[in-house]
Amino acid sequence: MSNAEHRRHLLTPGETSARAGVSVSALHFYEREGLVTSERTAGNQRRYHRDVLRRLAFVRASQQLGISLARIKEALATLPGDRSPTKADWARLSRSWRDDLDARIDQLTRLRDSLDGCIGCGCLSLRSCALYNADDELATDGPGPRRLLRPLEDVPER
Amino acid sequence: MSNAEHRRHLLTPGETSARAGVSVSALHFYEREGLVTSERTAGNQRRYHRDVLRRLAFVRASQQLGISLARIKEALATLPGDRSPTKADWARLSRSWRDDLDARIDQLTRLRDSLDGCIGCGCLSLRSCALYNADDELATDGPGPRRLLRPLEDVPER
DNA sequence: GAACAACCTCAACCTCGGTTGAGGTCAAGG
DNA sequence: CCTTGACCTCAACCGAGGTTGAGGTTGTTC
Repeated sequence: MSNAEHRRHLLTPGETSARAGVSVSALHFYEREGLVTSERTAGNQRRYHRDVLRRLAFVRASQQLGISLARIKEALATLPGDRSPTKADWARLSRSWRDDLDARIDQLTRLRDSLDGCIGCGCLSLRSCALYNADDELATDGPGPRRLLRPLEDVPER
Repeated sequence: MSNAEHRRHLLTPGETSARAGVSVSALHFYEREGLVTSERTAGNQRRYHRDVLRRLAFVRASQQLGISLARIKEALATLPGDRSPTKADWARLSRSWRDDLDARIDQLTRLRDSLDGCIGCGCLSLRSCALYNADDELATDGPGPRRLLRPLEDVPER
């Protein structure tokens, strides 16, 4: 019982990795972090339910969107524990990222517009520069600035 | 010679920190990383030229845009070494981030649109899902959809 | 029944953008 | 002169999202 024809309902780590496009070390990591679970063989090797492929797909897709694993984990935790999630379940989760994405696009767009304003003047350090003073609720996750800047007191003149 | 009235042309670390809105430890860090320079007093204490305030402002503003320190450093390296940068110099640097920003907005927008497409079907793991297949390089079998988007700045693949 | 790939655990390491702390020195006001 | 706060260096640490490697086991194939 070893080739694709006889495949059981459980997947080995190698198969899971190949099919989900996630490294085996990442599978271990995700399991430690509680994003996926596995069963074990008598010999202590992992075996994954097919459902993990969907979960991993969701993780990957969410990461593309710049969502942190912590938030992805929270989202996954809202899936039913007593049955396999349906399409509707996954659609609900996906929908929940929408606001996130809108906010980030909006933020980036505003930043770009600020930059356009700044290019003309070469300011970047003046108190009146919107870009320089941008500290308004920047998103905290996703690619981009990690930490917000404090408002400034004093700013170089000249 | 110690109060603001008599301030010389060089700034102490504390002054620089307060005026630029950057912690002293960050100043040290930036110096180690080659983003700013300083002179030293006879007693080995740092003294900063006023120009560093502009540089620090540029660093801060660029970080707001989500640019890495490595790239900021490259940009700063294009400033003239023989004179203080002019407004035009700073405007040139700012302008150089524009493409970056456009690309990121564009990418995020495409992701959002993919997500919208996915919400209807709840797929996320189907081979035909654009979002899922974004950055797909395993694409083992079948004519996989071309990658929709690249990971942000060279994200190392597993 | 042996070979060998795939698997296991655990710990250490990586990048990025810094912060924190220990232990010691400098500079300015009184 | 003496105190005090600002400063110095160096090393360790943070957290996110994993990877790498050592040393040992399992499971499938010939």
